[in-house]
Amino acid sequence: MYPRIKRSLSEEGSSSAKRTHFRSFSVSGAFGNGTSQRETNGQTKHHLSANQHYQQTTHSSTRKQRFNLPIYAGRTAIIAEVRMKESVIIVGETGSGKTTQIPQYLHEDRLTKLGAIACTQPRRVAAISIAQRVAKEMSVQLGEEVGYTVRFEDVTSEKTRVKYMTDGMLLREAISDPLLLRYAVVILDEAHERTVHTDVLFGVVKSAQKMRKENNQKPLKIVVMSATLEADHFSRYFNGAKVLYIEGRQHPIQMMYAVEQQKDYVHAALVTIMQLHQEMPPGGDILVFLTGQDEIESLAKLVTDCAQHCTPDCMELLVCPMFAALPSQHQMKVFISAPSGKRKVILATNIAETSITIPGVKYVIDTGFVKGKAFHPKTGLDMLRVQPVSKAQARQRTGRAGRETSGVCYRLYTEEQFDELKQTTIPEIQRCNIATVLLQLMALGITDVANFDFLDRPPQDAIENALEQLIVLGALRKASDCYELMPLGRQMADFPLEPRLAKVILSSQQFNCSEEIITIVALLSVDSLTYTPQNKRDHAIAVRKKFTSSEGDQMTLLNIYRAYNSVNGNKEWCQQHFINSQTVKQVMDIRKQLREICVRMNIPFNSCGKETANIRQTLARGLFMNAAELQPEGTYQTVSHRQPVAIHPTSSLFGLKPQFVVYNDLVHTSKCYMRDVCCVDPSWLRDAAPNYFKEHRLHSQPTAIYS
DNA sequence: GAGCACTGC
Repeated sequence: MYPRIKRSLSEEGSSSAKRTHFRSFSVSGAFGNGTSQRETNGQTKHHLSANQHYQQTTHSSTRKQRFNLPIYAGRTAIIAEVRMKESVIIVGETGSGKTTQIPQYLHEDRLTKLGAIACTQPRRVAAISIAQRVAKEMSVQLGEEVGYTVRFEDVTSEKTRVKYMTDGMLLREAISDPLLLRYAVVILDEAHERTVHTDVLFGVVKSAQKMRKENNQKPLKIVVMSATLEADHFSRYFNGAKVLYIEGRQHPIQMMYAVEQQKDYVHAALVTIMQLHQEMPPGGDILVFLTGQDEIESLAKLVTDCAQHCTPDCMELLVCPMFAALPSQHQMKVFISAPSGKRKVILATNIAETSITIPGVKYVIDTGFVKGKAFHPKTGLDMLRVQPVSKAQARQRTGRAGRETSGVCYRLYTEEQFDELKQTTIPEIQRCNIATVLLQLMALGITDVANFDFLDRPPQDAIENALEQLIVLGALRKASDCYELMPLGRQMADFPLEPRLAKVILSSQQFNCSEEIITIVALLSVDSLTYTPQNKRDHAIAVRKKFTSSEGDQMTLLNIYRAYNSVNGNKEWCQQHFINSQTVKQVMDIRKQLREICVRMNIPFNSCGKETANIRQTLARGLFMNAAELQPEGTYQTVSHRQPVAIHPTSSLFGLKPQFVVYNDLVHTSKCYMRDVCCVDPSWLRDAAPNYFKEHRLHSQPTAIYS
């Protein structure tokens, strides 16, 4: 196979099917070097002009850099707009400096006199690193005037005026302070990413602003910062707020499109990588966007094999896989720059789109696909599916080529295919289970959740389904014309968990197993406690066999956690058993947080000892809507929708066929699989929700007992 | 007997 690819690579201009063809595309506009040409959409542009009046008062080099940023020209206009108006939308391109500078401008202009500035970020690392940078620019100690708040870490004090935080953290704060009274300004940054948390915050800050105005309290200024697109949409939502545009500093990127549609994008990627590697001068790494671990691992093998067949004068090629499930010591490899005479090729998922920035990338290869979550509101079934990227996403990927110098982006699809892509990705809030969101809104005091002022409304089905789930869990009650938050629901909202797991914790007291349950819930909140490399799979499974419990995966996870503690988290032990020690540490953090919340609620800590049935009975209290029953032919069906499901092959119950199980979640791949499965007694299910099981019959039991 | 994009509280 490899010689044939090699040959086709050398056949310049050949129309062989093995060759990927590209043609050039003019790039002066959208990806140019900061000229004013843009995609026009009817919106009046307010380009910012230079401010002549700001005096530089310090000579520190970190500070000096601030005045060279493109955004500096717009300082006066930005301050004026925020002072004059309630809300403003700022569209800033990559490299404009908006995230570090705007909060400082507003602080320098004493907008923080009446309250702090909150600047939200979708990711923890961003909130932390930006706060560090701004503290340095302002020559202050991190945690004093400038600080950050993310889960498990609060580096702020009473002095803090500029506070970077995750969007989820501000949403949590809103539950205890719906008017966000400690803030004078809320900046929702990276708004174009449309995370569930930012989307909910849009409504929360808009309502807080209105309420404060009505109550004659100090005004709340709202700043929405985003990349291009959607600015009009944000503007309409915030009562026609003005949109200010800031130019970025992006190096020019040359666009290349496939001449014809590619049948196999992994193969097309392989050919393109080898072609680039052999034809392009040394210097400049290659970043390839793929959809998942499997694809990355198989392409990594192909590239490695192929590179060995290169001509002797060809540079060495270093292949670096990059995906979230990869243990961090392996992830580090991509950040080490390639020694001279070698070229790096990074095979990444969309983790490299926004979450991490890899230095040295000059060439981007975009397969045009991404694995995304799809959700069926009626059945509550979640699944991951390979789908085409949106135009916005394709542009984001392209931009990764021009971070340091000019670059080239190869799209493994035609320009016509690009034109057919969706403008933007559907906001997550429209394609996920919103039970958690609705419970949080109720806890914020918004009773009419069904008519909440969403920027983009979730489907009606999803709203109804989520409300129904919350009612069945006992979190809400339907009153005459609205929904009422029950005391149980109020407690559930205090946990950083999905409602069903919060219910599990709150139910643990009556079965004397809160200690075990808190650990199990923490374990269910992380992914992949264990790591199974492809080439050592059988060995990994064999050494972990001793932890397997026939009661279910939750008990198996608990066994692993206990074993880890009994060796005090010994590193070698973790490696021997293929346990991801970083994940266990995360479990310990979550466990500690859950414990603290329980202490505040006066939930007693107790252990059921050997009575492990109590643990499973407690799990049934929250997971009863995720029950499945064995059918006479040996397969399973969910009790809720009679959906055919199977126990996941990695489950400790695989092949055991208990009559009734509850599962933590479903994943649809070749089949619909239940993950984190636990055996239960049908009577526990009925005890958990008698009315629910009058509607959803458990077939193996005589139905007469209910008549 | 098959395989889990990415965040976040």
